[in-house]
Amino acid sequence: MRSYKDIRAILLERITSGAWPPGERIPDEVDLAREFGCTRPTVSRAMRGLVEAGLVERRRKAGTRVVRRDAREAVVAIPVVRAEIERRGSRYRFLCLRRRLAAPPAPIRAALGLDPRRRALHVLGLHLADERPWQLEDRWINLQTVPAARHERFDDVSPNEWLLARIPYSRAEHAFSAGTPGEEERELLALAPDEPVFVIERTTWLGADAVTRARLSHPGHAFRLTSRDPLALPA
Amino acid sequence: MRSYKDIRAILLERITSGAWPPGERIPDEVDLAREFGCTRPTVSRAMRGLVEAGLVERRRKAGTRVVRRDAREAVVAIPVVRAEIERRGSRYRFLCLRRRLAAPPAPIRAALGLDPRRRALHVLGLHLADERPWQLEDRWINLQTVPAARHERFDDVSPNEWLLARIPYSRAEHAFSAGTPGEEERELLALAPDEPVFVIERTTWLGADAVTRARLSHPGHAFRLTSRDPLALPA
DNA sequence: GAGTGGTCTAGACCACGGG
DNA sequence: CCGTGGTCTAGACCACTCG
Repeated sequence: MRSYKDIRAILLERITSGAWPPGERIPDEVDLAREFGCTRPTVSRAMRGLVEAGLVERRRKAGTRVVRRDAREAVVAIPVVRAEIERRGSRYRFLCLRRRLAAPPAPIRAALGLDPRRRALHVLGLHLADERPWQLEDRWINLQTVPAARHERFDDVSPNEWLLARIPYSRAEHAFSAGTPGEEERELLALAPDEPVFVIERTTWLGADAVTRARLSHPGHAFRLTSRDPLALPA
Repeated sequence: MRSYKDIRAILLERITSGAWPPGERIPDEVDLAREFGCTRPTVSRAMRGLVEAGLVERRRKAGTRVVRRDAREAVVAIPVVRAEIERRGSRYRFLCLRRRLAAPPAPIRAALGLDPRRRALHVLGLHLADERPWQLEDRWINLQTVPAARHERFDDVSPNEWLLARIPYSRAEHAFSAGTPGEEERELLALAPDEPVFVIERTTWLGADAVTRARLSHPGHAFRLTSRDPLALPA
């Protein structure tokens, strides 16, 4: 039997080998189904994986073409701090440094879609691995979306975990950058004199409502994000 | 008609709303097919998207469960340098600074899977946007995998683009970090005194053979990678 | 208009793996 | 063992969109 995975593997090989170079139109589903001795939906299914991997583009009537790749994609997994620290065999602790209600600065307000004078919950905390600073979390929480946060102290549980438990499936946008730490940040993270920080900025949405905006910074030495390639198709 | 997308949207809503909390077992395909008035393969297709998005886990006999999420995933698109610069309306230029055959340092050698004394092609080049430094590219190319590179000068075309044109569908691994620039790097990128660099390290494979290892560094201010959320399902 | 992909059905067999 | 998901078929209708 030729399964859709077999077919997909064959098609993939024809693309990666250069037999079907970028820009090339490839045979239509009916022809491929005949070639592989299967029905058209099976070919279609094989194709779907290649579309998702960004290898081919399909349009009705115009057929299927091998994509000319102009960007690489990488899938980055951003672990929950506690899990990452414990996975490394270190002891995790969260230290809440500040917690207040305040009107957020303009960029945050815009990101959270708040009214001008509306207040939000600001939490500053430090994630420690074996009592050494690992991540500084600077977060604003939209109380219109998550009113329950108003009564939460975040002494033991970081807002990160608290929100994850409460709103597990929110949508998020991320940005990664390298930054020069501020005065306080350098102290809190115990940074070496010229050491930069690796910054993850995350805005989280529940449906159309912004939940929270966080700035997560790590000491630059000894922190990196690694990625898997989306070209890896499921076995 | 209830299409698989409608069904997927309904299932997604039940998960994000908390109606089916993390860990919960959800009805099996036969029941859902009955509920939605469609056949089982259609439910199966709807489910597939949720599996790919990482929202549910399925096992035969054990059924389908809502996943307890312990990591966030982000999909980062890493644009080709030239395309990114031109998209911003700037003029692109590549400047080849060094090109030599040499035995790579141990970490590179390991990443490329080379024999101890085997030489590789080392290229150092600068990508300019309107004559301002944008990215420094420090690359080793495995000549066993890409012998044609031996005769390429890389005066006009960056190795990045040259490789992309020649080997469009390689698999890649990435790492992102914040770094302190070296002496030469600071000069070449025209960095401010305390400015860090944002570093992308990429290793590329063609089948089982390593193609190249690149270190791409950007001035820390004014460079960030942004991501889309894989939770966004295709329309 | 007509070619190509997108999707659904009804039914079937298979494969995995929990109980 | 046997429930559950995984996949395939044969056929059909539909929806885009290119020419």
